Amino acid sequence: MAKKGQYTYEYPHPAVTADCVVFGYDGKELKVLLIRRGLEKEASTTAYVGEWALPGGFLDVEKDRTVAHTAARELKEETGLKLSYKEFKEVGTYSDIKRDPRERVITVAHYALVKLSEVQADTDAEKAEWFAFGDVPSLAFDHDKILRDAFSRLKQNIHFEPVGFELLPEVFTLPQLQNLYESILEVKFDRRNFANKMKHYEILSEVDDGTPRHGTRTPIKYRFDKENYDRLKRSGFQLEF
Amino acid sequence: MAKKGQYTYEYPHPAVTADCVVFGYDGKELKVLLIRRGLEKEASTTAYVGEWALPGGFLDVEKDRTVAHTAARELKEETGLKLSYKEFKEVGTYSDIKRDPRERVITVAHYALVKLSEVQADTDAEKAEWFAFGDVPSLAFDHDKILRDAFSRLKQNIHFEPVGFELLPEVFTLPQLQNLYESILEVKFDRRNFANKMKHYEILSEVDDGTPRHGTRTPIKYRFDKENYDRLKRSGFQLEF
DNA sequence: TCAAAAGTGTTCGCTATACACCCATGG
DNA sequence: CCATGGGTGTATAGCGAACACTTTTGA
Repeated sequence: MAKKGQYTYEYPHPAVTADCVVFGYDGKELKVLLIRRGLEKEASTTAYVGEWALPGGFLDVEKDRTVAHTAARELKEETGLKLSYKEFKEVGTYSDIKRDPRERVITVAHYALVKLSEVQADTDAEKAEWFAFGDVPSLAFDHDKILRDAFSRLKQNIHFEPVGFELLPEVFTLPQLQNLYESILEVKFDRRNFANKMKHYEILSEVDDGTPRHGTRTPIKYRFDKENYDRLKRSGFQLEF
Repeated sequence: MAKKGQYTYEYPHPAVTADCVVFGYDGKELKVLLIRRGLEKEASTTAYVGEWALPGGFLDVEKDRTVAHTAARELKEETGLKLSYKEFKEVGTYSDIKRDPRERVITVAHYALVKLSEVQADTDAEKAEWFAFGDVPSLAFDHDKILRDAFSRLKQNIHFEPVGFELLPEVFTLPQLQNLYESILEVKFDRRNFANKMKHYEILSEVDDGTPRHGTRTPIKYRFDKENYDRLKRSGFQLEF
């Protein structure tokens, strides 16, 4: 960040932050990454000390190319998770005049999807913790609302984006995929219809991992067929669920 | 706005603006309200002088409750159009480090829908002008991109919001409504299917304006049935087109 | 008088949904 | 051995899409 000092303007300026809602999935539940505020931060962060909050922080006016870059940088600093700025999807701007008790702060909220199994090791357990979406405690600032909004944005985007494939490991089973869709959309699907529809889209390819599968008790493993998916998407299709 | 003076911070702060894409409909084409930049503005507005741009301006850190309030205030000041902050729907945040040549400026773009017939008289023709969406000239800053994004947001939201009824006059005809949907979605519909679907939703009520209508050449006039629409929406429905 | 605009109803095909049985494993 | 989990196919109903003719007015 720019050096601490004196920065003067003719009119008052707000501070701008980027916040991140990082969703993961452990095969059973949707999870969110939270940090505990103010444990080892500079003096400027004195509000809501000790409370849980979304990772995020101030825009570096001189270095951050966009607020998505701010989100990526702060996420890395605060949780150890290293994501590209491209993985952040904007949720919205939160600008209420009283949302931060210290000074006027406007935040741009983003969400990102990660493969929990692949990143869990990277998250710095000292500072950050994964919470089941249903068990998230009350958060600092207006982060409760931001979290709710991010979730409903995710719920909408599931029709247009390969959400399932960004959250699941490379290789997954149909029941896992279905369970994920059910968690996000908060509904239940018929097993057979779900399988039929997925099959019909031709975006899954079976993975042969050697295990003979004479029974049906061990589910079939699949991999996401990105090529077919992209083709489908280019042709103006959307996943109907 | 706050008095001009000296406002000092420990870290650099960006300026924040709100921009407005105001859509109208004249019965034939989608229209957008633009202003010509810098004709009678204060010194700080010296970029892109004389070019066309979206209405918008700086957040008043001390007075604007949210950036939507900024949008409403600036729209009023720049074009004479008086809309409530609630009528602005957020499009997104534009924060590229080089998007404004003067200093770091982050803008939050919004769009709003107006009944052109009812507001055209309020727009200050000295400063602002309505352009057909297809004939919009090249705009200042990244406003070209903002305009495109606002349009595609509108295109998506048409499925969830009574877009047609916010853009048309109180009383309108089926062909007008269809034409509007076709303009926004950039497709053509079958006249009969469109009528059937609309009828089926039961959100139109016929308006009897006295004219006897023996022929079929003069279209039937309708009014939007907000009550039924709200009921439909509460029941988790969406308009499929 | 002819072209253009608007109203109206039916058929067909597809897709979403509902639904039952079998097999294998693990407790 | 039984409960649980997972794989598979079919039949039906409802909805979206295609489609033609008649009337009137204005040029």
